[in-house]
Amino acid sequence: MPAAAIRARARAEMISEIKMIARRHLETEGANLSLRAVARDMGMVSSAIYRYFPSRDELLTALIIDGYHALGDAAEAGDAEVTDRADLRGRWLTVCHSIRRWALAHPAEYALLFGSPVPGYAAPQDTTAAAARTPAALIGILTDGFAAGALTDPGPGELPGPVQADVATVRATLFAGLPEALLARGATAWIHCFGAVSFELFGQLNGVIEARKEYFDHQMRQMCDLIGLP
Amino acid sequence: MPAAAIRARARAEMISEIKMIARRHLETEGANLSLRAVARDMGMVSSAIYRYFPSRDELLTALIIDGYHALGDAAEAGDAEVTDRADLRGRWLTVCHSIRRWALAHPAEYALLFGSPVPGYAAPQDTTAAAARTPAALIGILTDGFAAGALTDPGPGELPGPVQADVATVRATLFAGLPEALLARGATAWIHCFGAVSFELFGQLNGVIEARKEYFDHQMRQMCDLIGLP
DNA sequence: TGTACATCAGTGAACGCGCGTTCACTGATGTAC
DNA sequence: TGTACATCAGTGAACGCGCGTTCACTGATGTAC
Repeated sequence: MPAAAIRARARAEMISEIKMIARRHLETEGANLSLRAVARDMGMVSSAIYRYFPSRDELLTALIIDGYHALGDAAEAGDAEVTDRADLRGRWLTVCHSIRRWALAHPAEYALLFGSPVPGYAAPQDTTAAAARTPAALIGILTDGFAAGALTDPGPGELPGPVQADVATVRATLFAGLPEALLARGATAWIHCFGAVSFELFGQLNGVIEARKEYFDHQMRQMCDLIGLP
Repeated sequence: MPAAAIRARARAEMISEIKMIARRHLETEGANLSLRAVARDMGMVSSAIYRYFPSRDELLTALIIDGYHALGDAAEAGDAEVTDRADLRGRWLTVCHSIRRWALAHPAEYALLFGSPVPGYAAPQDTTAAAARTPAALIGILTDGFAAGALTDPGPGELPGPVQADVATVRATLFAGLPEALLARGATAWIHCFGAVSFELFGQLNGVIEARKEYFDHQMRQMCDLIGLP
Protein backbone atom coordinates (compact mmCIF):
# COMPACT_ATOMS: atom_id res chain seq x y z
CA MET A 1 0.00 0.00 0.00
CA PRO A 2 1.51 3.32 -1.01
CA ALA A 3 2.12 5.90 1.67
CA ALA A 4 -0.61 8.23 0.42
CA ALA A 5 -3.17 5.44 0.78
CA ILE A 6 -1.98 4.66 4.29
CA ARG A 7 -2.39 8.27 5.28
CA ALA A 8 -5.82 8.40 3.67
CA ARG A 9 -6.89 5.31 5.56
CA ALA A 10 -5.62 6.69 8.88
CA ARG A 11 -7.50 9.88 8.14
CA ALA A 12 -10.70 8.01 7.39
CA GLU A 13 -10.34 6.07 10.61
CA MET A 14 -9.89 9.26 12.60
CA ILE A 15 -12.99 10.76 10.99
CA SER A 16 -15.10 7.77 11.84
CA GLU A 17 -13.75 7.66 15.39
CA ILE A 18 -14.63 11.32 15.86
CA LYS A 19 -18.13 10.63 14.62
CA MET A 20 -18.45 7.62 16.89
CA ILE A 21 -17.52 9.64 19.95
CA ALA A 22 -19.74 12.50 18.85
CA ARG A 23 -22.67 10.08 18.57
CA ARG A 24 -21.94 8.92 22.11
CA HIS A 25 -22.06 12.53 23.29
CA LEU A 26 -25.36 13.11 21.52
CA GLU A 27 -26.88 10.39 23.70
CA THR A 28 -26.24 12.31 26.89
CA GLU A 29 -26.22 15.92 25.73
CA GLY A 30 -28.82 16.05 23.00
CA ALA A 31 -27.97 18.28 20.08
CA ASN A 32 -25.74 20.52 22.24
CA LEU A 33 -22.75 18.81 20.78
CA SER A 34 -19.44 20.16 22.08
CA LEU A 35 -16.35 19.89 19.90
CA ARG A 36 -14.12 20.35 22.92
CA ALA A 37 -15.76 17.47 24.74
CA VAL A 38 -15.34 15.23 21.71
CA ALA A 39 -11.68 16.22 21.45
CA ARG A 40 -11.16 15.48 25.14
CA ASP A 41 -12.58 11.99 24.69
CA MET A 42 -10.32 11.47 21.70
CA GLY A 43 -7.34 12.39 23.88
CA MET A 44 -6.61 15.32 21.59
CA VAL A 45 -6.45 19.03 21.98
CA SER A 46 -9.62 20.72 20.78
CA SER A 47 -8.06 22.47 17.81
CA ALA A 48 -6.96 19.13 16.35
CA ILE A 49 -10.56 18.35 15.38
CA TYR A 50 -10.28 21.11 12.80
CA ARG A 51 -7.91 18.89 10.79
CA TYR A 52 -10.96 16.71 10.12
CA PHE A 53 -14.02 18.93 10.24
CA PRO A 54 -13.97 22.62 9.31
CA SER A 55 -16.58 23.48 11.94
CA ARG A 56 -19.02 22.09 14.44
CA ASP A 57 -21.87 22.43 11.96
CA GLU A 58 -20.08 20.29 9.40
CA LEU A 59 -19.67 17.59 12.01
CA LEU A 60 -23.38 17.79 12.81
CA THR A 61 -24.22 17.53 9.13
CA ALA A 62 -22.05 14.44 8.79
CA LEU A 63 -23.80 12.88 11.78
CA ILE A 64 -27.22 13.65 10.30
CA ILE A 65 -26.38 12.12 6.94
CA ASP A 66 -24.90 9.05 8.62
CA GLY A 67 -28.04 8.80 10.75
CA TYR A 68 -30.39 8.88 7.78
CA HIS A 69 -28.32 6.19 6.10
CA ALA A 70 -28.27 4.02 9.21
CA LEU A 71 -32.04 4.27 9.47
CA GLY A 72 -32.40 3.60 5.76
CA ASP A 73 -30.18 0.53 6.12
CA ALA A 74 -32.36 -0.71 8.98
CA ALA A 75 -35.52 -0.20 6.95
CA GLU A 76 -34.15 -1.97 3.88
CA ALA A 77 -32.77 -4.80 5.98
CA GLY A 78 -36.20 -5.20 7.57
CA ASP A 79 -37.83 -5.51 4.18
CA ALA A 80 -35.23 -7.99 2.99
CA GLU A 81 -35.91 -10.19 6.01
CA VAL A 82 -39.33 -11.17 4.77
CA THR A 83 -38.86 -14.13 2.47
CA ASP A 84 -42.41 -14.21 1.14
CA ARG A 85 -42.18 -11.15 -1.10
CA ALA A 86 -45.88 -11.32 -1.86
CA ASP A 87 -46.73 -10.81 1.84
CA LEU A 88 -47.08 -7.05 1.52
CA ARG A 89 -48.54 -6.48 4.95
CA GLY A 90 -45.83 -8.55 6.56
CA ARG A 91 -43.17 -6.56 4.74
CA TRP A 92 -44.76 -3.22 5.68
CA LEU A 93 -45.06 -4.14 9.34
CA THR A 94 -41.53 -5.52 9.49
CA VAL A 95 -40.10 -2.32 8.05
CA CYS A 96 -42.10 -0.19 10.52
CA HIS A 97 -40.89 -2.27 13.44
CA SER A 98 -37.32 -2.00 12.15
CA ILE A 99 -37.66 1.77 12.08
CA ARG A 100 -38.97 1.81 15.64
CA ARG A 101 -36.26 -0.55 16.84
CA TRP A 102 -33.57 1.62 15.31
CA ALA A 103 -35.07 4.71 16.91
CA LEU A 104 -35.21 3.10 20.35
CA ALA A 105 -31.62 1.93 19.99
CA HIS A 106 -30.44 5.40 18.85
CA PRO A 107 -32.78 7.88 20.52
CA ALA A 108 -30.49 10.89 20.29
CA GLU A 109 -29.70 10.32 16.64
CA TYR A 110 -33.39 9.87 15.93
CA ALA A 111 -34.09 13.15 17.73
CA LEU A 112 -31.40 14.82 15.67
CA LEU A 113 -33.04 13.66 12.45
CA PHE A 114 -36.71 13.99 13.34
CA GLY A 115 -36.94 16.12 16.49
CA SER A 116 -36.94 19.85 17.05
CA PRO A 117 -34.55 21.67 14.74
CA VAL A 118 -31.16 22.44 16.32
CA PRO A 119 -31.08 26.17 17.13
CA GLY A 120 -28.81 28.05 14.79
CA TYR A 121 -28.21 25.06 12.57
CA ALA A 122 -29.61 24.98 9.04
CA ALA A 123 -29.71 21.55 7.44
CA PRO A 124 -27.90 21.66 4.10
CA GLN A 125 -29.43 20.26 0.93
CA ASP A 126 -27.24 17.14 0.87
CA THR A 127 -29.26 15.44 3.59
CA THR A 128 -32.39 14.97 1.51
CA ALA A 129 -31.19 12.07 -0.61
CA ALA A 130 -30.22 10.14 2.52
CA ALA A 131 -33.46 11.14 4.22
CA ALA A 132 -35.53 9.76 1.36
CA ARG A 133 -34.27 6.21 1.73
CA THR A 134 -36.55 5.20 4.58
CA PRO A 135 -39.84 6.37 3.06
CA ALA A 136 -38.62 4.92 -0.23
CA ALA A 137 -38.25 1.51 1.39
CA LEU A 138 -41.88 1.68 2.52
CA ILE A 139 -43.27 3.02 -0.72
CA GLY A 140 -41.34 0.37 -2.64
CA ILE A 141 -43.53 -2.25 -0.99
CA LEU A 142 -46.61 -0.55 -2.38
CA THR A 143 -45.04 -0.32 -5.82
CA ASP A 144 -44.40 -4.06 -5.74
CA GLY A 145 -47.95 -4.69 -4.59
CA PHE A 146 -49.48 -2.56 -7.29
CA ALA A 147 -47.34 -4.14 -9.97
CA ALA A 148 -48.45 -7.58 -8.77
CA GLY A 149 -52.08 -6.53 -8.89
CA ALA A 150 -52.53 -6.95 -5.15
CA LEU A 151 -53.33 -3.28 -4.57
CA THR A 152 -56.12 -1.43 -6.29
CA ASP A 153 -55.89 2.23 -7.22
CA PRO A 154 -58.60 4.16 -5.35
CA GLY A 155 -58.39 6.83 -8.03
CA PRO A 156 -57.22 10.40 -7.68
CA GLY A 157 -60.64 11.57 -6.49
CA GLU A 158 -59.76 11.22 -2.83
CA LEU A 159 -57.02 13.88 -2.97
CA PRO A 160 -57.75 17.61 -2.77
CA GLY A 161 -56.53 19.44 -5.88
CA PRO A 162 -53.45 21.27 -4.55
CA VAL A 163 -52.29 18.15 -2.73
CA GLN A 164 -52.68 16.12 -5.89
CA ALA A 165 -50.31 18.50 -7.65
CA ASP A 166 -47.66 18.08 -4.95
CA VAL A 167 -48.06 14.32 -4.93
CA ALA A 168 -47.84 14.21 -8.71
CA THR A 169 -44.45 15.92 -8.55
CA VAL A 170 -43.12 13.44 -6.02
CA ARG A 171 -44.49 10.56 -8.04
CA ALA A 172 -42.81 11.85 -11.19
CA THR A 173 -39.39 12.14 -9.58
CA LEU A 174 -39.32 9.07 -7.38
CA PHE A 175 -42.20 6.64 -7.63
CA ALA A 176 -43.34 6.50 -11.22
CA GLY A 177 -44.78 3.02 -10.80
CA LEU A 178 -47.45 3.94 -8.25
CA PRO A 179 -50.77 5.77 -8.68
CA GLU A 180 -51.01 9.07 -6.84
CA ALA A 181 -53.73 8.03 -4.44
CA LEU A 182 -51.78 4.98 -3.28
CA LEU A 183 -48.63 7.06 -2.92
CA ALA A 184 -50.56 9.53 -0.79
CA ARG A 185 -51.95 6.78 1.40
CA GLY A 186 -48.46 5.40 1.83
CA ALA A 187 -47.26 8.86 2.84
CA THR A 188 -49.96 9.09 5.48
CA ALA A 189 -48.92 5.73 6.86
CA TRP A 190 -45.25 6.74 6.86
CA ILE A 191 -46.09 9.95 8.71
CA HIS A 192 -48.03 7.94 11.24
CA CYS A 193 -45.06 5.64 11.72
CA PHE A 194 -42.91 8.70 12.38
CA GLY A 195 -45.60 10.13 14.67
CA ALA A 196 -46.00 6.98 16.71
CA VAL A 197 -42.25 6.55 17.17
CA SER A 198 -41.79 10.21 18.12
CA PHE A 199 -44.75 10.16 20.48
CA GLU A 200 -43.25 7.22 22.31
CA LEU A 201 -39.64 8.38 22.23
CA PHE A 202 -40.35 11.94 23.28
CA GLY A 203 -42.16 10.77 26.39
CA GLN A 204 -45.79 11.38 25.51
CA LEU A 205 -46.75 7.77 26.22
CA ASN A 206 -45.22 7.82 29.71
CA GLY A 207 -47.67 6.70 32.33
CA VAL A 208 -50.35 6.00 29.76
CA ILE A 209 -49.42 3.04 27.57
CA GLU A 210 -47.03 0.39 28.85
CA ALA A 211 -47.45 -2.19 26.08
CA ARG A 212 -45.41 -0.04 23.73
CA LYS A 213 -44.53 -2.56 21.05
CA GLU A 214 -48.01 -4.02 20.85
CA TYR A 215 -49.52 -0.55 20.71
CA PHE A 216 -47.19 0.43 17.89
CA ASP A 217 -47.99 -2.76 16.03
CA HIS A 218 -51.70 -2.12 16.45
CA GLN A 219 -51.39 1.37 14.97
CA MET A 220 -49.29 0.19 12.05
CA ARG A 221 -51.94 -2.43 11.28
CA GLN A 222 -54.56 0.29 11.26
CA MET A 223 -52.41 2.07 8.69
CA CYS A 224 -52.19 -1.10 6.59
CA ASP A 225 -56.00 -1.14 6.56
CA LEU A 226 -56.03 2.52 5.56
CA ILE A 227 -53.71 1.80 2.63
CA GLY A 228 -55.76 -1.20 1.62
CA LEU A 229 -52.88 -3.66 2.04
CA PRO A 230 -54.09 -7.24 1.88
CA MET B 1 -56.33 47.67 47.72
CA PRO B 2 -54.12 46.79 50.68
CA ALA B 3 -50.39 47.12 50.27
CA ALA B 4 -49.79 43.36 50.37
CA ALA B 5 -52.16 42.85 47.45
CA ILE B 6 -50.40 45.57 45.46
CA ARG B 7 -47.08 43.89 46.01
CA ALA B 8 -48.55 40.52 45.07
CA ARG B 9 -49.95 41.98 41.87
CA ALA B 10 -46.64 43.61 40.94
CA ARG B 11 -44.96 40.31 41.58
CA ALA B 12 -47.42 38.44 39.38
CA GLU B 13 -46.86 40.96 36.63
CA MET B 14 -43.12 40.56 36.84
CA ILE B 15 -43.47 36.79 36.65
CA SER B 16 -45.62 36.96 33.57
CA GLU B 17 -43.30 39.47 31.93
CA ILE B 18 -40.34 37.19 32.55
CA LYS B 19 -42.24 34.33 30.99
CA MET B 20 -43.23 36.47 28.01
CA ILE B 21 -39.65 37.44 27.31
CA ALA B 22 -38.48 33.88 27.87
CA ARG B 23 -41.03 32.69 25.29
CA ARG B 24 -39.65 35.24 22.86
CA HIS B 25 -36.17 33.86 23.43
CA LEU B 26 -37.37 30.32 22.86
CA GLU B 27 -38.40 31.36 19.34
CA THR B 28 -34.86 32.20 18.36
CA GLU B 29 -32.77 29.97 20.61
CA GLY B 30 -34.78 26.83 20.92
CA ALA B 31 -34.71 25.18 24.30
CA ASN B 32 -31.28 26.65 25.11
CA LEU B 33 -32.97 29.23 27.26
CA SER B 34 -30.54 31.63 28.94
CA LEU B 35 -31.57 33.27 32.21
CA ARG B 36 -28.97 35.98 31.70
CA ALA B 37 -30.37 36.90 28.29
CA VAL B 38 -33.88 37.09 29.72
CA ALA B 39 -32.63 39.32 32.53
CA ARG B 40 -30.86 41.57 30.03
CA ASP B 41 -34.07 42.01 28.07
CA MET B 42 -35.91 42.81 31.27
CA GLY B 43 -33.34 45.50 31.99
CA MET B 44 -32.37 43.71 35.16
CA VAL B 45 -29.24 42.16 36.47
CA SER B 46 -29.20 38.40 36.05
CA SER B 47 -29.40 37.57 39.73
CA ALA B 48 -32.69 39.47 40.05
CA ILE B 49 -34.49 36.68 38.20
CA TYR B 50 -33.90 34.52 41.24
CA ARG B 51 -36.43 36.62 43.16
CA TYR B 52 -39.06 35.07 40.86
CA PHE B 53 -37.80 31.67 39.82
CA PRO B 54 -35.53 29.53 41.96
CA SER B 55 -33.72 28.14 38.92
CA ARG B 56 -33.67 27.93 35.16
CA ASP B 57 -35.41 24.56 35.26
CA GLU B 58 -38.32 25.99 37.24
CA LEU B 59 -38.75 28.67 34.62
CA LEU B 60 -38.73 26.04 31.89
CA THR B 61 -41.32 24.02 33.78
CA ALA B 62 -43.55 27.09 34.08
CA LEU B 63 -43.23 27.70 30.34
CA ILE B 64 -44.12 24.10 29.58
CA ILE B 65 -47.21 24.15 31.77
CA ASP B 66 -48.31 27.48 30.27
CA GLY B 67 -47.73 26.04 26.81
CA TYR B 68 -49.90 23.00 27.42
CA HIS B 69 -52.63 25.23 28.75
CA ALA B 70 -52.39 27.60 25.79
CA LEU B 71 -52.69 24.68 23.40
CA GLY B 72 -55.55 23.24 25.44
CA ASP B 73 -57.30 26.61 25.30
CA ALA B 74 -56.88 26.71 21.53
CA ALA B 75 -58.27 23.19 21.17
CA GLU B 76 -61.28 23.89 23.38
CA ALA B 77 -61.95 27.20 21.66
CA GLY B 78 -61.86 25.41 18.32
CA ASP B 79 -64.46 22.93 19.50
CA ALA B 80 -66.65 25.70 20.90
CA GLU B 81 -66.60 27.48 17.54
CA VAL B 82 -68.71 24.81 15.89
CA THR B 83 -72.31 25.72 16.56
CA ASP B 84 -73.81 22.49 15.24
CA ARG B 85 -72.79 20.28 18.13
CA ALA B 86 -74.03 17.19 16.32
CA ASP B 87 -71.52 17.77 13.50
CA LEU B 88 -68.90 15.52 15.00
CA ARG B 89 -66.61 15.46 12.01
CA GLY B 90 -66.74 19.25 11.75
CA ARG B 91 -65.84 19.57 15.42
CA TRP B 92 -63.00 17.06 15.15
CA LEU B 93 -61.50 18.77 12.10
CA THR B 94 -61.85 22.23 13.63
CA VAL B 95 -60.02 21.16 16.76
CA CYS B 96 -57.24 19.56 14.73
CA HIS B 97 -56.82 22.71 12.65
CA SER B 98 -56.78 24.80 15.82
CA ILE B 99 -53.99 22.64 17.17
CA ARG B 100 -52.01 23.03 13.97
CA ARG B 101 -52.61 26.77 13.86
CA TRP B 102 -51.41 27.17 17.43
CA ALA B 103 -48.32 25.12 16.66
CA LEU B 104 -47.47 27.20 13.59
CA ALA B 105 -47.95 30.40 15.57
CA HIS B 106 -45.78 29.14 18.45
CA PRO B 107 -43.27 26.77 16.89
CA ALA B 108 -40.70 26.96 19.66
CA GLU B 109 -43.23 26.37 22.38
CA TYR B 110 -44.65 23.47 20.43
CA ALA B 111 -41.15 22.04 20.10
CA LEU B 112 -40.65 22.46 23.84
CA LEU B 113 -43.81 20.46 24.53
CA PHE B 114 -43.63 17.82 21.83
CA GLY B 115 -40.12 17.87 20.40
CA SER B 116 -36.91 16.23 21.52
CA PRO B 117 -36.50 16.26 25.28
CA VAL B 118 -34.36 19.12 26.58
CA PRO B 119 -30.98 17.67 27.60
CA GLY B 120 -30.55 17.61 31.36
CA TYR B 121 -34.11 18.62 32.02
CA ALA B 122 -36.56 16.16 33.54
CA ALA B 123 -40.21 17.10 33.17
CA PRO B 124 -41.85 17.10 36.60
CA GLN B 125 -45.14 15.34 37.27
CA ASP B 126 -47.23 18.56 37.38
CA THR B 127 -47.21 18.92 33.61
CA THR B 128 -49.38 15.89 32.92
CA ALA B 129 -52.72 17.42 33.91
CA ALA B 130 -52.12 20.38 31.61
CA ALA B 131 -50.87 18.08 28.87
CA ALA B 132 -54.04 16.00 28.99
CA ARG B 133 -56.33 18.89 28.07
CA THR B 134 -55.74 18.77 24.33
CA PRO B 135 -56.37 15.05 23.81
CA ALA B 136 -59.27 15.39 26.22
CA ALA B 137 -60.84 18.01 23.96
CA LEU B 138 -60.65 15.59 21.06
CA ILE B 139 -61.84 12.55 22.93
CA GLY B 140 -64.73 14.60 24.35
CA ILE B 141 -66.11 14.85 20.83
CA LEU B 142 -66.20 11.09 20.57
CA THR B 143 -67.85 10.79 23.97
CA ASP B 144 -70.56 13.17 22.80
CA GLY B 145 -70.95 11.23 19.59
CA PHE B 146 -71.24 7.90 21.33
CA ALA B 147 -73.76 9.26 23.85
CA ALA B 148 -75.83 10.59 20.94
CA GLY B 149 -75.76 7.24 19.22
CA ALA B 150 -73.85 8.59 16.24
CA LEU B 151 -70.83 6.38 16.84
CA THR B 152 -70.93 2.63 17.05
CA ASP B 153 -68.66 0.63 19.31
CA PRO B 154 -66.50 -1.65 17.13
CA GLY B 155 -66.06 -3.89 20.17
CA PRO B 156 -62.87 -4.63 22.05
CA GLY B 157 -61.85 -7.35 19.62
CA GLU B 158 -59.71 -5.04 17.55
CA LEU B 159 -57.28 -4.31 20.40
CA PRO B 160 -54.40 -6.64 21.31
CA GLY B 161 -54.69 -7.87 24.90
CA PRO B 162 -51.93 -5.86 26.60
CA VAL B 163 -53.02 -2.69 24.84
CA GLN B 164 -56.58 -3.25 25.94
CA ALA B 165 -55.43 -3.31 29.55
CA ASP B 166 -53.63 0.01 29.17
CA VAL B 167 -56.57 1.59 27.40
CA ALA B 168 -58.95 0.29 30.07
CA THR B 169 -56.93 2.13 32.72
CA VAL B 170 -57.05 5.40 30.82
CA ARG B 171 -60.75 4.94 30.20
CA ALA B 172 -61.40 4.34 33.88
CA THR B 173 -59.58 7.48 35.00
CA LEU B 174 -60.57 9.95 32.31
CA PHE B 175 -63.10 8.81 29.74
CA ALA B 176 -65.61 6.58 31.43
CA GLY B 177 -68.29 7.35 28.85
CA LEU B 178 -66.49 5.87 25.86
CA PRO B 179 -65.94 2.24 24.85
CA GLU B 180 -62.33 1.14 24.78
CA ALA B 181 -62.12 0.53 21.05
CA LEU B 182 -63.40 4.01 20.23
CA LEU B 183 -61.04 5.55 22.76
CA ALA B 184 -58.16 3.69 21.12
CA ARG B 185 -59.19 4.85 17.65
CA GLY B 186 -59.36 8.41 18.96
CA ALA B 187 -55.88 8.02 20.41
CA THR B 188 -54.55 6.89 17.05
CA ALA B 189 -56.11 9.92 15.38
CA TRP B 190 -54.68 12.24 18.05
CA ILE B 191 -51.24 10.74 17.58
CA HIS B 192 -51.57 11.26 13.85
CA CYS B 193 -52.53 14.88 14.42
CA PHE B 194 -49.40 15.29 16.53
CA GLY B 195 -47.36 13.43 13.90
CA ALA B 196 -48.60 15.51 10.99
CA VAL B 197 -47.98 18.79 12.82
CA SER B 198 -44.51 17.72 13.93
CA PHE B 199 -43.62 16.41 10.50
CA GLU B 200 -44.50 19.76 8.97
CA LEU B 201 -43.03 21.93 11.72
CA PHE B 202 -39.77 20.03 12.00
CA GLY B 203 -39.08 20.49 8.32
CA GLN B 204 -39.77 17.02 6.91
CA LEU B 205 -42.29 18.36 4.38
CA ASN B 206 -39.84 20.92 2.98
CA GLY B 207 -39.51 20.63 -0.76
CA VAL B 208 -42.11 17.87 -0.93
CA ILE B 209 -45.58 19.19 -0.06
CA GLU B 210 -46.40 22.85 -0.53
CA ALA B 211 -50.16 22.71 0.06
CA ARG B 212 -49.60 22.28 3.75
CA LYS B 213 -53.02 23.12 5.11
CA GLU B 214 -54.88 21.07 2.54
CA TYR B 215 -52.57 18.15 3.09
CA PHE B 216 -53.12 18.32 6.82
CA ASP B 217 -56.85 18.53 6.32
CA HIS B 218 -56.75 15.52 4.03
CA GLN B 219 -54.92 13.44 6.61
CA MET B 220 -57.27 14.46 9.40
CA ARG B 221 -60.20 13.38 7.25
CA GLN B 222 -58.57 10.01 6.75
CA MET B 223 -58.41 9.77 10.54
CA CYS B 224 -62.10 10.64 10.82
CA ASP B 225 -62.81 7.72 8.49
CA LEU B 226 -60.62 5.48 10.62
CA ILE B 227 -62.56 6.45 13.73
CA GLY B 228 -65.84 5.97 11.95
CA LEU B 229 -66.98 9.57 12.45
CA PRO B 230 -70.05 10.35 10.36
C1' DT C 1 -47.76 62.22 64.32
C1' DG C 2 -43.20 60.33 64.51
C1' DT C 3 -39.81 56.88 64.91
C1' DA C 4 -37.70 52.09 64.94
C1' DC C 5 -38.05 48.03 62.53
C1' DA C 6 -39.13 44.44 58.96
C1' DT C 7 -39.79 43.23 54.31
C1' DC C 8 -38.22 42.53 49.93
C1' DA C 9 -36.92 43.90 44.93
C1' DG C 10 -32.98 44.75 42.74
C1' DT C 11 -27.58 45.51 42.51
C1' DG C 12 -22.89 44.32 41.49
C1' DA C 13 -19.14 41.55 42.04
C1' DA C 14 -17.49 37.18 42.05
C1' DC C 15 -16.89 31.89 41.45
C1' DG C 16 -15.95 28.42 38.43
C1' DC C 17 -17.06 26.72 34.55
C1' DG C 18 -17.93 26.03 29.51
C1' DC C 19 -17.60 27.05 24.49
C1' DG C 20 -15.90 27.62 19.00
C1' DT C 21 -12.29 29.15 16.51
C1' DT C 22 -7.55 31.03 15.19
C1' DC C 23 -2.69 30.85 14.85
C1' DA C 24 2.16 30.13 15.09
C1' DC C 25 4.62 26.12 16.28
C1' DT C 26 6.82 21.24 16.56
C1' DG C 27 8.14 17.00 14.91
C1' DA C 28 7.50 12.92 12.42
C1' DT C 29 7.11 10.96 7.91
C1' DG C 30 7.60 10.60 3.06
C1' DT C 31 9.58 12.49 -1.56
C1' DA C 32 12.86 14.13 -5.07
C1' DC C 33 17.16 14.70 -6.52
C1' DT D 1 22.84 6.07 -0.36
C1' DG D 2 22.32 10.64 1.57
C1' DT D 3 20.48 15.12 2.04
C1' DA D 4 17.19 19.13 1.44
C1' DC D 5 12.54 19.90 1.24
C1' DA D 6 7.40 19.36 1.55
C1' DT D 7 3.51 17.54 3.84
C1' DC D 8 0.54 17.32 7.51
C1' DA D 9 -1.27 15.65 12.23
C1' DG D 10 -1.30 17.39 16.46
C1' DT D 11 0.08 21.11 20.24
C1' DG D 12 -0.66 24.90 23.33
C1' DA D 13 -1.79 29.38 24.14
C1' DA D 14 -4.86 32.83 23.37
C1' DC D 15 -9.23 35.62 22.02
C1' DG D 16 -13.59 36.84 23.26
C1' DC D 17 -17.48 35.27 24.57
C1' DG D 18 -21.22 32.90 27.18
C1' DC D 19 -23.46 30.61 31.21
C1' DG D 20 -26.09 29.45 36.23
C1' DT D 21 -25.82 30.51 40.74
C1' DT D 22 -24.34 32.73 45.31
C1' DC D 23 -23.84 36.42 48.41
C1' DA D 24 -23.42 40.62 50.93
C1' DC D 25 -25.32 44.92 49.96
C1' DT D 26 -28.58 49.15 49.17
C1' DG D 27 -32.65 51.58 49.33
C1' DA D 28 -37.45 52.06 48.98
C1' DT D 29 -41.78 50.89 51.03
C1' DG D 30 -44.96 49.53 54.49
C1' DT D 31 -45.98 48.29 59.64
C1' DA D 32 -46.26 48.65 64.67
C1' DC D 33 -45.98 51.15 68.52
